[in-house]
Order: sequence, then structure tokens, then C-alpha cells
Amino acid sequence: MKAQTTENNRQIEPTKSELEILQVLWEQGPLTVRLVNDKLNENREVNYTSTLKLMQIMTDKGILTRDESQMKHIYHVAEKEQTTKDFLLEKFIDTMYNGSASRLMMQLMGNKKTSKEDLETIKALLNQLEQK
Amino acid sequence: MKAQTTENNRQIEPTKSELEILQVLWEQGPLTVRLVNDKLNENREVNYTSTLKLMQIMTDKGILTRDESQMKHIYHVAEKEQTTKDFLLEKFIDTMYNGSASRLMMQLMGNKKTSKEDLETIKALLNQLEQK
DNA sequence: CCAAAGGTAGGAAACTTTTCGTACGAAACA
DNA sequence: TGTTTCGTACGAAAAGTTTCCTACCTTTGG
Repeated sequence: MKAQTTENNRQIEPTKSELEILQVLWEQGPLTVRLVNDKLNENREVNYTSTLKLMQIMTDKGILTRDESQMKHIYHVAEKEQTTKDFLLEKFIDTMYNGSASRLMMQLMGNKKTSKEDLETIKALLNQLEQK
Repeated sequence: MKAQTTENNRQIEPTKSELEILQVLWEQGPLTVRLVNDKLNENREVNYTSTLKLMQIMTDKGILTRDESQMKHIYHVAEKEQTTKDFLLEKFIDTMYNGSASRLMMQLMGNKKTSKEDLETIKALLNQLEQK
């Protein structure tokens, strides 16, 4: 069974709050609600039951799975991090750059926020790709 | 007066539907509601008054401005396209790649969706940057 | 054993976003 | 002129998202 897809096999798009939780789990690995909530509270105040509810909903949607063998359930991300990120990046490129990755690149390179180091890294990566 | 910022001078983040309208206006320039709605209906069914309402709300928020001198109001995007796109890209990189543009680049290059032509374009751009 | 602390479940409230019905005025035209 | 068409305005319903209250169960510690 494929998680994180609807009955039509389209991928589910996480909401803003859901993405926040995904980020914590991507970074820290499988966690209890308590630990996710603690992490979220480093940035903003959230009630424990709010986080619980959200993670339950995400489980219903198939975004998360959980190990219920212990009283403290442990939540896992259902899809691979990269799969979700690929999907979200593609959607972003579609809506913002008509699906053209190189247009995104161009914006990045013209962007003040892209550092010289970033550009160096990119060049190195390109050279690496060349080699192959 | 700076449009598209809150009273705290943070930029307003367009909603999904708002972004859809922005895309039409970016592509086609200032338009009437009718024309925007027609364009939207190429992709999905939307009632005229829904689009009207949305564009009115966007005007209230300062995302759009409008020329009311004619009966058929003409709507303009308030901020420069690039300003909004820079903002949205930055937000995207922050949430998805911890603010690192090169991490985004790396994903793009590893991505099946990024074509050989895209990579060529990027290389050309980098070389151009070198020259300067 | 009992109280306190900490866990899950579920429903409802609150808020945000989206959609559209209705009212009404101006223009087009038969 | 009268009726049909096309426009704006506005409010409220509908849908989606987020928050949290309440109930209740289990574990922990005095």
C-alpha cells in the first residue's frame, strides 16, 4: 500500500502545520508526540493536544505511521523524505517557473541571498556531473 | 505606502488561490476580472463571482491595485513580480533546505525532472558569472 | 491504595480560505 | 423603451485547517 497518496494516487500535499511536524521528524527521526511538541515549542507555543491531534490526522491521511506497541506511540514518516521533497519542489517549480528548473536556477543565481560559496558548491557539483 | 506588507512590515504570503491569480496577471499583464476568470477556467471550473471576490480581497490586502476609471475595473499586481518571487523562494528554501540554496541546487541536479538542457543552461550561466 | 503526572481519543470551537447567491446599476440592443 | 447581458458589491455558506477542552486510561511515587 502506497501511503501519502489519495485514492486517485495523487500525492497528498501537507499543510503548513503538517510540514512543520515533518521537518522535526525528518531531522530527528521517529519520535513521540511529546518530543515533537517540545521541539515545536522551541519556536512557538503549541498545546500538547494540538500536536497530538495533528499527528493523529496525519496518520489518518497516511503521512505518518505509528508504533502503538508501547503506550507512548512512536510516529514515523511514511514516505521517504526525498520523495516528499521531490514532490514539493516539483510543485513549486510548476507554479512559480512554469515547470522550468533552469528558470529557478537563474533566479537563485541572481539572488542576493545565494552566497559565493553556494555558487562554488554548484560549480563543483556540475563538474562532478560532467565526469560521469 | 508599501503594499503587500502587514503593519509590521512583514510581507504578506499569498494563499494558493491568490497565487493562481497572480500567475495569470504576471503572465498577461493587467486584466479585468472577466479575463482572469476565463484564464482560470481553462484549468478548472470557477464561478465569476468567486474570482471577483478573491481579487477584491487581494486589493484590500494590497496585493493588487485597480483602475476604477472604467466600469470594467482593471487589476494590476502591486509588487514587482520578482520581489514576490524572491520572497516566496526564500521562504521555500528556509522551510525545505534550512535556508541553504546550494542544498536546493543539489536536489535539482539529482532530480530526474531536471533535463540535460537545464543543466547546460545552468553551466552557461555559471560561466557567464565567472567572466564578470 | 491513592493521588499526581502523563498518555490517547474524540468532538467542538475558532480561524482561515474559498465559493457562490443575491442585489442592484450600467450598457447593449431588439 | 424594455429586456437582456455584463459589470460590481457584499454577506454568508461551505470547506479546510488549527487549536484545545474534556474524558478517560495507565503509570509512577508517596
